[in-house]
Amino acid sequence: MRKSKVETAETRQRIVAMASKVFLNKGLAATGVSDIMAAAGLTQGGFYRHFESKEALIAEANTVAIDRLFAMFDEAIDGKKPREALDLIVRLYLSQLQVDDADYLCPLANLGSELRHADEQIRATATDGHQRLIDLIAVQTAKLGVAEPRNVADSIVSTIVGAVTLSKLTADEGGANLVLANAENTVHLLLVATTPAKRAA
Amino acid sequence: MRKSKVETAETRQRIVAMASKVFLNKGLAATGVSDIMAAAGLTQGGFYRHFESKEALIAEANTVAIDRLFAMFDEAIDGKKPREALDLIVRLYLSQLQVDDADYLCPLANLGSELRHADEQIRATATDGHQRLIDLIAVQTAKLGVAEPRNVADSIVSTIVGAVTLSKLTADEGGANLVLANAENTVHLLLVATTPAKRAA
DNA sequence: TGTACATCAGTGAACGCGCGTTCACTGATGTAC
DNA sequence: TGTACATCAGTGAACGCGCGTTCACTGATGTAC
Repeated sequence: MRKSKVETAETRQRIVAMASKVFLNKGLAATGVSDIMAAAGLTQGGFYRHFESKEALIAEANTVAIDRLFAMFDEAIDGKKPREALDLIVRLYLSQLQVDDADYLCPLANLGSELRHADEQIRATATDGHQRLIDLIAVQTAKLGVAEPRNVADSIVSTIVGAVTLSKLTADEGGANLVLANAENTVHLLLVATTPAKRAA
Repeated sequence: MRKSKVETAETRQRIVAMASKVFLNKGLAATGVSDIMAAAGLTQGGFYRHFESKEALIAEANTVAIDRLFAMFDEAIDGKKPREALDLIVRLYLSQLQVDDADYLCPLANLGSELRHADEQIRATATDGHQRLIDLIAVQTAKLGVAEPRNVADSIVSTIVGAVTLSKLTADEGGANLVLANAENTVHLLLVATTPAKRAA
């Protein structure tokens, strides 16, 4: 039953892709190795041909999920002016409230407290994602001429991650739109309050 | 070895008190029934004389943790003017970043993603805590004459819960003060932006 | 290019450990008379 | 008030289940000659 190198690489990629979806939806502890292998159309025994441990897969799945998220952001804001780019980032990030499909779920908001107690390697992927999110936003706030662009970016990140975390927890269908609107408004107010006199581009 | 009714009630209370600390620090899945019983000076076998299941204890421990948090808030803001009360709430909430002792840890920020996948009863304690936090803050924003006081309160909650969640995740000692300062500043800006012309009391 | 052997992806069963839960037992408390 | 019995908090061992990991095996791929 040995597979070709190409097939093996594809299988590995498929496992990581499935894992990054299932973990984000069901949580780390609640998702078993056999769940992921089954989702990838394999049996659990083969898992260890590809990964050293479940933890190693979690780290990789997180990295993939974060990369996917930023690829989407980069594509969406390409060529946009800073103010519009910021609106897009915030709206896209908050849109994971309403989506069942796990394509663009953020590990920070969906696995926050589980990542906190995970091992060093996994935690590193999370803090890396956090920094990248701040960086992404700080680039835009800096372009806007905001005073302390990085601090404002940090605040925006706290707000949107908190909004998604809380909204997923409540599972209140109707409230999602309100949370989204409130967070958008908060970011708007923050930018207006910190942008110098000339209007934002 | 039967104990008196008073002793039994005290024991039960002690177990819940220990549980609400250990769960908040170590996480729900990582904390075993035997851990909690040991922390209370008992053996695991006696657990089921007091609680129907681990899940039932988690729900109770959450309730206790939330009540404790609000008792602290209520005492701190007693007699204060709205603006000062808001500053106190935000500062006290964010102070759990720096504290090891679990006396005032908030389940929303410390167990967020774990609560999300818990059973109905446990989730209910979390959404209840979320609402109470919004209410607490909305009372003050309303007194300030803020437009849409509840929406502003909702945004403030998202910001401070997100800030604590992310900061615990990063475990970056030095960053805690910065996160705290940023979140405080955000709340300040939000209030200034939404408070009518006359200066806040 | 063809052949013989080594490699190894994937299978399915089994292992081992931890953890939630149960259970027989003890002996002090509570209660009925 | 005292006595006899029922109750039940707490113990410590055992159960049972799930899950991460290992293992013997298969057969197709890769490689050495």
